Amino acid sequence: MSEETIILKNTFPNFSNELIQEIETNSSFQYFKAGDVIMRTGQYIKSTILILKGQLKIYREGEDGEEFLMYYLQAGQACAISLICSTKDQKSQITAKVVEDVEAVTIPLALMDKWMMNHRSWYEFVIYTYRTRFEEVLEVIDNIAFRAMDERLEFYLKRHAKACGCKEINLSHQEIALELNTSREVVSRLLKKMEQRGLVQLHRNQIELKI
Amino acid sequence: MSEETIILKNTFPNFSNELIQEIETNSSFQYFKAGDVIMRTGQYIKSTILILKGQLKIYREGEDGEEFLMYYLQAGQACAISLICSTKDQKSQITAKVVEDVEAVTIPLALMDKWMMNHRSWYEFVIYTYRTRFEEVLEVIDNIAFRAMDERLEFYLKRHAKACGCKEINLSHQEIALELNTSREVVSRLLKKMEQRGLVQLHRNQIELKI
DNA sequence: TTGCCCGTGTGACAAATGTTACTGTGGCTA
DNA sequence: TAGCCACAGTAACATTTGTCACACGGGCAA
Repeated sequence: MSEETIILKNTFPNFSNELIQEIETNSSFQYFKAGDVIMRTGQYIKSTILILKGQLKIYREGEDGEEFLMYYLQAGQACAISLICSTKDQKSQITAKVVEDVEAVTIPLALMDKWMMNHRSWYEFVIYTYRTRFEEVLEVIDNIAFRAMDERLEFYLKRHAKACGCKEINLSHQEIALELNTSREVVSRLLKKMEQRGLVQLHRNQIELKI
Repeated sequence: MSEETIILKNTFPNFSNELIQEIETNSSFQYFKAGDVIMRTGQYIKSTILILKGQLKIYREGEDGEEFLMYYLQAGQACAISLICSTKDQKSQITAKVVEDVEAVTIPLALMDKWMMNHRSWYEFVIYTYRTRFEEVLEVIDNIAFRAMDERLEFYLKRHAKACGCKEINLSHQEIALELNTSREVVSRLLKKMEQRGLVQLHRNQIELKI
């Protein structure tokens, strides 16, 4: 068994052996560096990506370059949007940017329809992915629709901590502001209030989550 | 050919004859009255619904009973959420309320997995539904994330007009406020401004869209 | 008709958020 | 070391949105 097979099997444990085989023969391993933009709003989707390592940020672009965070993608996950785009040319509705260096498998669109029919484990993966992403997006809607900026910031920090698996968040106030579509000053103000309430501890270029 | 078969065929022209047959033998026709809540947040999904006639409103409930509109469903459409919920018990993330009296076909969940595999036209319908709903939700996110209330109101009115196919919108300011998660006074204020700009004409219980 | 409820309009004010401007501080590099 | 730059803190103010209070008028029912 090749090393790549082992990585694939470990990262996607629910895939059947036949599916793993198919992936190996039909797709290519690719590497992306932090900061790379893998998919851009308006681009045609030509393939889908299975992530083996690293982290991607999926966001919605505003007209003036705002970056509204939707969710993060990590090892064992795939971009929901690109999984379902039928055969005809479909434009991407979102932008995907690499947060941590990414190792991934790229699968041509043409195969996906076939796999949906022939591989039960692929079908289940696609359905599961779509459902969970939809739910995540609904939660995002809740936040912007029903909550004020202080709560949204708290939610954002917790989500970020969860995604990276640690309590130290290495982001500048400016970067956070961009993703919440507000301004740096507002973020600073709210973070300061959170610090007074003991929820976080602020350092230069780092926010330590205390909850 | 029964009358029901004809309605089904007309409303879902892409369904194959075999699929129509299966739907007829396995599902039940149901009727809902305006105001009925068909599916509620937190309820377990036991079946999916194909709409033959009428209109449904899909919205997200806030903690204090706010109703944040996501999209409308009409004849020929189905609730995306309920289409993909695998076999295990899945709770609904949204609430569906009848706007105009609805005639629908109810399909047990158990069949849907089977149909996905056996009926190409069902598979395509599900994929299409999911994709378009996802896109619609993304557009909603754009609106609340990037736009101020005046633009959101304008967007809302246009969407509503499009959904009902006419330029007269029979909603009270209060109802609109609920769906945009703001207050009646704000809606009144903004509508008045829109009237001054000539975009609408205001009547009692009716807003006439001039664009 | 009278009284009442609902929908609407509007002014005044409160609160949240966005904007501008300026300050300070740590770290890097010429 | 001096100068520069990115990041952070904060005051003051503008704007948007939410809230409260009250007035007006149409239509319906007693």
